[in-house]
Amino acid sequence: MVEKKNSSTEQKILEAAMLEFIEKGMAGARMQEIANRAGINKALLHYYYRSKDKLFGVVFRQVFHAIAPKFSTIFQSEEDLFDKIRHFVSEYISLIHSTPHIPVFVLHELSSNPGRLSESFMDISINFDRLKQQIDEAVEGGRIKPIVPEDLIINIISLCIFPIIARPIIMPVLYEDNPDQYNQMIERRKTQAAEFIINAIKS
Amino acid sequence: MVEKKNSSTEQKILEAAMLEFIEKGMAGARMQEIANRAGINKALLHYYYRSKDKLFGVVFRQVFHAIAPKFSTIFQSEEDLFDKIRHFVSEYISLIHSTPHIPVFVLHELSSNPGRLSESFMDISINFDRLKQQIDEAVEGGRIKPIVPEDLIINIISLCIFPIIARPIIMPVLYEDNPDQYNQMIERRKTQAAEFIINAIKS
DNA sequence: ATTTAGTTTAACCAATTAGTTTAACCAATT
DNA sequence: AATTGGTTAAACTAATTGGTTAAACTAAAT
Repeated sequence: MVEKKNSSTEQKILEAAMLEFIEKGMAGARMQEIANRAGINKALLHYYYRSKDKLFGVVFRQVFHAIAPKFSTIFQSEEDLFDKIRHFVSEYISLIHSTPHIPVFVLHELSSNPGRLSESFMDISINFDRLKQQIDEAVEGGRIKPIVPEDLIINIISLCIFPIIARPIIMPVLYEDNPDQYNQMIERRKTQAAEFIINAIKS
Repeated sequence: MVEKKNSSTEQKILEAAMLEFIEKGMAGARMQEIANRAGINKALLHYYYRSKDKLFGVVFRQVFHAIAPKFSTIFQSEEDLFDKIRHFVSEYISLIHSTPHIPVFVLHELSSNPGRLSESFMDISINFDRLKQQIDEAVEGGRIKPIVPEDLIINIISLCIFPIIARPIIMPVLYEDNPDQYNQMIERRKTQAAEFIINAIKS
């Protein structure tokens, strides 16, 4: 018992639950397995989080928070539009690459459980106002080609997230299952994807 | 009993199973619910497909085939590169938009079941050779900016699929939960996404 | 020394679920 | 009329699983 008893147990449970839920989804996750991963037993698990539902709710919110707020922080900054795109693409690809299963987990749960989880957006303030404004200004100032701000935002995010969540398909199909080649591609994207976007819009 | 008895039962089961599996995933799907959806009873369901595993295998393969081969057919054609991109983007967005849950389903199952399903790629011949060649030629001929063919292919596919699978996030966050606005965006993309890509690469 | 919060062990309950079995039914075939 | 293949209904098995309970143990705090 080197452990300081309780202290981090709640946290250990949460981390174990995150792993299990992200890997197997709500339906596929097992409370026993979460307990195992946390190095505790089932009774204690229920002692901390009364039910699977409750625990899942906490995990989902936490996981969602882990990837969503980055939007605001970078997008609301006062950088130049092009630099902001470069900055965001690089940072966001790094973030997602470090936790590649999260987006699929979130999308799958939202997809198979429409409604119930939509509250999760409520508390998160994803704010694109400054970025939208910047895009509009750049369009009107003739710096970039006409584009609906929302469309550009969607393009940027698509190019960051999809190549990472589609790894199980991309790696075998395009890179003969060679992880190095795949990782090189992701590294490349941190700069290349941004330039791709900028080339697409600059007039 | 207007039905011609057996004949289409196997097909009805398959369709019901597709719905259930795509919606709930392998772990969340229920054999009883599949039987209900097919309008038959559980005994008959097992009579046709011995086990859930077997049924899932058939469904997964079939679902995967439904969205993968389009790659080859369009990408191997002898169209001009830019037209091919326009053609593919429009067709593929339409296809995915008509069955928006499939990509998330596939990615989720591949993600939570690495290995076991990788055989599914085997039989499918996704062939990008002609497209890669075309891109290389266009780069060497100076028609487009230098780019690794694989990178461009990934960009194209990302811009088609992601905006559709991320609908549960995009619609509330960017369009105040208004489906019309969302659908307009998807319609717009059928042409705009292609032009975005072409602008990004043409020199 | 006693209390207390955290923890374990192990048994247990109730519900769900994949899969099986049996008997009967129906419609077309022979 | 008898056979046959598809089908149903319903009961059942066996395993899994979420959740509970009760008793005992441990270490720190009082």
